[in-house]
Amino acid sequence: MSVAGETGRRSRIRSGTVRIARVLPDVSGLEKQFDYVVPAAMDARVRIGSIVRIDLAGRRVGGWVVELFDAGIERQAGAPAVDKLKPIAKLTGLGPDSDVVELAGWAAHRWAGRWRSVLTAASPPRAVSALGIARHGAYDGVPTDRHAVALLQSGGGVLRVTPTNDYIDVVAAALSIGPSLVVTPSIDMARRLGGRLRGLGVVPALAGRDWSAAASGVDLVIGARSAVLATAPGLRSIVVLDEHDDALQEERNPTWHARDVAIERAHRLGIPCLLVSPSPSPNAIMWAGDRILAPSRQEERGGWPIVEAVDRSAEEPWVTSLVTPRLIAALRDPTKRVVCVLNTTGRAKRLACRTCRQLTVCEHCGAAVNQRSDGVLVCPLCATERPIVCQHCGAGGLAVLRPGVTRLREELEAAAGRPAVEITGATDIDLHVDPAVGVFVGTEAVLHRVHEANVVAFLDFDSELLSARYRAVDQAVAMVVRAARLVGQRSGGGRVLLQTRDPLHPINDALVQANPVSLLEPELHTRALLGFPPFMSLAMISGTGVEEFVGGLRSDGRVQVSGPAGGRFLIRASTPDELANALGEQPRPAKSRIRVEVDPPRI
DNA sequence: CGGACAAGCTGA
DNA sequence: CAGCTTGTCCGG
Repeated sequence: MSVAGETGRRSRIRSGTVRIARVLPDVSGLEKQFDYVVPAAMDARVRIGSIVRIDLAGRRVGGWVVELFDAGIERQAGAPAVDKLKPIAKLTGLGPDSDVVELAGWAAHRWAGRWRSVLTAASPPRAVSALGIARHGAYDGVPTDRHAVALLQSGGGVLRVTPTNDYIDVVAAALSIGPSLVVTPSIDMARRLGGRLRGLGVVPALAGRDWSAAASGVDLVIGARSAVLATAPGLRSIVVLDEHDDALQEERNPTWHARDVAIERAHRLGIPCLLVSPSPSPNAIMWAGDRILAPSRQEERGGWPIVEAVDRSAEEPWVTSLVTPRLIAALRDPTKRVVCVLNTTGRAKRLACRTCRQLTVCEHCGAAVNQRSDGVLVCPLCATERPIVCQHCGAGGLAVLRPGVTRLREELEAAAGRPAVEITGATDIDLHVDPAVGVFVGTEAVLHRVHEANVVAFLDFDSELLSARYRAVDQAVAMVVRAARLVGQRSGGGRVLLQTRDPLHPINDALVQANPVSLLEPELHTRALLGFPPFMSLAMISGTGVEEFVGGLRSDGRVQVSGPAGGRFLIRASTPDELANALGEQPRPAKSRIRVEVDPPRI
């Protein structure tokens, strides 16, 4: 069964033959493999996934061994004769095992990107020359999450939980059947969970940092999205926690999603995959079919904080203060820590000319224009579109006006009668929050920086509800799930305020009822109608030479093409495989620089 | 990617 | 036509 044993046997049978390694160089822009002779001295240690250094075109570069074979078998066309091959210059160390090398290749194809990018994520951060011995702990806790156990025993599926579930019992359930690979949206969460389980006697390894411990064998390999590519022997399950979270998708190309890689990997290994979330994605639901288990309505309600939709629709339209009487009441209570979120996701609400400082307004009705996600300026009142040019001086440079968090902070401080702290993306992450400070304000990032609160208030939740992004619903719910985690369950007084002009909006209603799953069915319906994932696979294509490339795809007939809109085409196919094959087989026109985004995180 | 080399352009 | 830029091809 062991790889070492098999290669040993093979080299004995064909003693005297030379082994050839096919190497993928770690050089950007070079998606080609080259053959090298494995020097006898390193023959026993070179295997698929090994990280080596090779001489290529006069320089020495790193790379991965992606195939190994004996000299004498037929090789790819154009390859030089065996006696012309150079030897591998150096064996740097261990790399991903052959299963992971293949899985990385699958992901690169599935998301129309480079094998190299995925292999980099699967490789140790520093050279690893040898593995240690496997370490397993004495943890033998009886799993208490019955739903998790049931799903793991029946081959995996979707586990719905409440947002205040700490996931200890879920991971313990997985560990009860053997070593597990657990993927979380953030390293921070992985570290905290790993630490708590170590306290219970589990031997954990943090994917990436503890690469060699994971590859040697431990109870639990845990980490952020690239953990799904960890080399880890003897896995009996793969668990994805907070499956709905966007951070599970790589933001650079290829934009592989850890959820989908986890599903594929578990399938290849024949082990259960468990997707866990308070608000599972449509993709997860469609994958699971009837393998979905959820808490009772009563349990679910109890696991959420109190969510209040604070009605702003009665405000005079010209009064746009985000500090409502309901919020003031919360701010005035000196025993409550209050976190205020001013969502500025999406494009700027207001723009001004960089040159003449005039506010950019609609030429028909004079309202301040919005910028749509495709960049075009649109009047929110009369829908007139205009180019990104100042109407006063003709300059093309427009500046986004500061969303006014600073003024808002002063306003909140005045209302609260105590200090308020502004937290921005640039705020030092190790910020030692003064325990005396009870009021925080910032963009969505504030939810990642502050870990405990009594009240979270979304000052302008409508900006989420009205967002045109196709995943707006998921993203709005994900933010409230995060907020729920900061404030805790309703029984402990946890409270979330959604300030809105539309308190009966289905999203607000679902959150107030602690029942986000009620949004799923209409969302699935919409996506089916619009041909969005998980019903269709999507790719967004742009760059120089797209027209010719897309023309080729059109005549290919396997995919649907729409666009261009803003220089970008949307390509649809009924399955990820069909999409990947069509994209992979379509030749790139000469001199083109085409950007392909499969499953684009935003459209 | 980065080097080699060929084809195309410029100026004396 | 040397000297330079730009484009294309190739690497084991």
